[in-house]
Amino acid sequence: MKNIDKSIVILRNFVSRFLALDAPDFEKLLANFEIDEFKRKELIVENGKVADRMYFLSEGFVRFYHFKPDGSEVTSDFYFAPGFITSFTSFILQKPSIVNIQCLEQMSVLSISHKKLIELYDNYPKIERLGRLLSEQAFIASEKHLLSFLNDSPQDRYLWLCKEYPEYIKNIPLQYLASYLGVTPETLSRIRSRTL
Amino acid sequence: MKNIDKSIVILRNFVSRFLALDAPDFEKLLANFEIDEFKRKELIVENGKVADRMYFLSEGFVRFYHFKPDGSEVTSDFYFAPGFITSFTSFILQKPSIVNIQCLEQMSVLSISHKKLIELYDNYPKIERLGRLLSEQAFIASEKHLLSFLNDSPQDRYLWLCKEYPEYIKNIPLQYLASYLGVTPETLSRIRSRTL
DNA sequence: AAAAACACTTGACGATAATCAAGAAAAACA
DNA sequence: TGTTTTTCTTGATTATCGTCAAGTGTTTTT
Repeated sequence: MKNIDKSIVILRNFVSRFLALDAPDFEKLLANFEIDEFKRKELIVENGKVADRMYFLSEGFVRFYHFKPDGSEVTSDFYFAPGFITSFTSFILQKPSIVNIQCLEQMSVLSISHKKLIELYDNYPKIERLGRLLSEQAFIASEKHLLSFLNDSPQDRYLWLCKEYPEYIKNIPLQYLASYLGVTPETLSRIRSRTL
Repeated sequence: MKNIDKSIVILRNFVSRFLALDAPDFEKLLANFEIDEFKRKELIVENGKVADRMYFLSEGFVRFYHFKPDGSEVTSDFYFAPGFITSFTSFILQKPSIVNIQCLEQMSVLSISHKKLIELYDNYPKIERLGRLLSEQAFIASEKHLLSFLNDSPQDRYLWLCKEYPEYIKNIPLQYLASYLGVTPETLSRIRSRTL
């Protein structure tokens, strides 16, 4: 089974979590996707450029990061397959992206252009519904992320990550994790030694 | 001009920012709205109950808050008219809400039930498109909120609020603002005295 | 394999904010 | 209007985290 076929199966499964797309509609959707290969550390979306594609991550995981005015790097999110990713703000507004999205391992990724997606929205109400449902889910995830910041200490959030994604934590450099948790690498190192 | 008429004009204007709804479609939308009066400090959405209505705020402003496991209250957001508000997570999933939404002044508010909105989505693709666009905007706002946390100090965020919404800041009790900024009331008081 | 670059840990110190506590100012109420 | 309650300010103390710096361990490069 080829890479792209595996990805398509995962995409079909993912979509079916949200709504029942009949075969012709799914084919219409699929016909507009391309497959791309990304290497470890390569950027899927780059700061300063318009994110003109929506990506479907069927495997692997990515890191969202950006630079503060003072030049320091901030990891704002990790995303684990499967799911759609891009710089949504850039994609929706078609304005230059603030964030970078970086692959944390080699992976093949499906993607569709903004133009093609808008055409699909115009012609296939079911696909527009999928867009609405995915946007709603993206909002829910974002709100959850925000609440975890407001409610939980860096230590709580670290322990949660360890429990939820143990296989990934091992592969994420501590400095990225620290930034994601909103502390310095030194502080995270101390959290680790405390909670061993 | 009656209160409800003013609200409808504001709603029509607001919707037209996102897409052109022709008169019959707008009438279909409007036919499903009710108008409610809320007093200062009254709750529009209550923790523990399912948010089964979407509200359109044509005037005034509201506070989002919830309680941490330790019992302390956290103000997670303020929202200023015009716009649609509800506990989106609760509304979308039709599960009990974590957050409370509290009116900060007396106001009349339009609202539509979850059931009616879903019916409109099923029957009017343009209204479903409006739903998609509003969800996208809600996501963008949420991401912006998250980034302001990651990038800016409480002092920066306070000064930004003062610049952006000076007329409201005056009316928001300091303790709510402090919690929103993620600091204690004492610290915000000191920020204020520093930056006068 | 040696050298260099990078990632992580640990300690000392200083900055910042939380906590505790008291009092002043403002708002709500009788 | 005077009283009570709530909100805000200010000071002293404590705890936490960031910064700086040194040193260890690990990976990458030549």
